[in-house]
Amino acid sequence: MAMDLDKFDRRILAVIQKDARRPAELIGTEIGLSASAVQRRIARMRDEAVITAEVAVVDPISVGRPLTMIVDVEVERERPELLASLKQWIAAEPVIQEAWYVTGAGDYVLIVVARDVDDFDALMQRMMGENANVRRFQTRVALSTLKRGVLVPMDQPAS
Amino acid sequence: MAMDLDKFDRRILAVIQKDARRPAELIGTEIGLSASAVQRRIARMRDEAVITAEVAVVDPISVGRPLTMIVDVEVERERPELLASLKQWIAAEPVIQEAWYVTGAGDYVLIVVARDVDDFDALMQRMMGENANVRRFQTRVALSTLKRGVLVPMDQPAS
DNA sequence: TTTGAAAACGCGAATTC
DNA sequence: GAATTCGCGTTTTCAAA
Repeated sequence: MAMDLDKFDRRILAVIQKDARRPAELIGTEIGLSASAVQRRIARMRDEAVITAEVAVVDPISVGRPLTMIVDVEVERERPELLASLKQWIAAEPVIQEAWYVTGAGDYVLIVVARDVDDFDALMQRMMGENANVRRFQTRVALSTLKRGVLVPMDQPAS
Repeated sequence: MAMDLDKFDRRILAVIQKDARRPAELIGTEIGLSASAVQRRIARMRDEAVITAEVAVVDPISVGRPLTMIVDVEVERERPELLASLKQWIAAEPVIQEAWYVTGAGDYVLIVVARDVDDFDALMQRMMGENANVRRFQTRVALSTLKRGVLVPMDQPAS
């Protein structure tokens, strides 16, 4: 749910969602607050789940996953019980980085990071084999990644 | 480029890409290494840019951006100089979280987080207005987000 | 209620072995 | 790779606005 965050909160978020290790004192001088005030606000936003997590961003290429695929999956909407198990299958599959259920003809959009084409094909085979309601899928290969991340813009009205 | 990371490196990455604040000593006991060994490995992987960043993950809904859109953008490939400026436009637009150039008929895939439909429409208007090579786009609205993140699977062969 | 200052604490970085 | 020392960021406390 939408939280009411003031100008300071938003400026703190704008900073730490790019660099979570930035010392609170630095942030404080940047935005005109003391270090302790900054930390208290961060702690509060963690409690409120405005800050969901603090994570290390790993370069997929460095760990041998140079391929990113965007997969449009079309499912039969007739059998809702199969939809639930497909959701679980997606959730359990670590190679699938992101997944949305979108408007359209029963479509999922998946972001998949793969070692190579064979690796990817094997995943899709498994998906088809283990989920009877998947009618078809269409794959696009990311030729270049312009942007990747979870940055949320912070240009909200101040309060 | 692909780095050679051993079993320990990969297990460390698997942990900290879910929780970057986990103390090195905890990680050490989990994987059978001393705290300092864990810290040195993390420092090394930061240097090597295996770890790209450490960031706070912010809940889009909490900050008033409840809508996620997946946008397929079709561009004319005839004028490469316009492609470069479109790239810059995408990079500069904070509302666009992710962007890939993909196989197909000159297509970009964008992940956009918006305040509301009007907000989104205004962005697309701007995109069309400021980029002459954008031929058309197609939008799908994320009805539900099953998965969101930058987790890279770590099930690589040990060394 | 929230701030800023100062204290104690604990984690992580550097050094040494 | 492990152990110790050291520095710094965080946490806590407290007084003031």
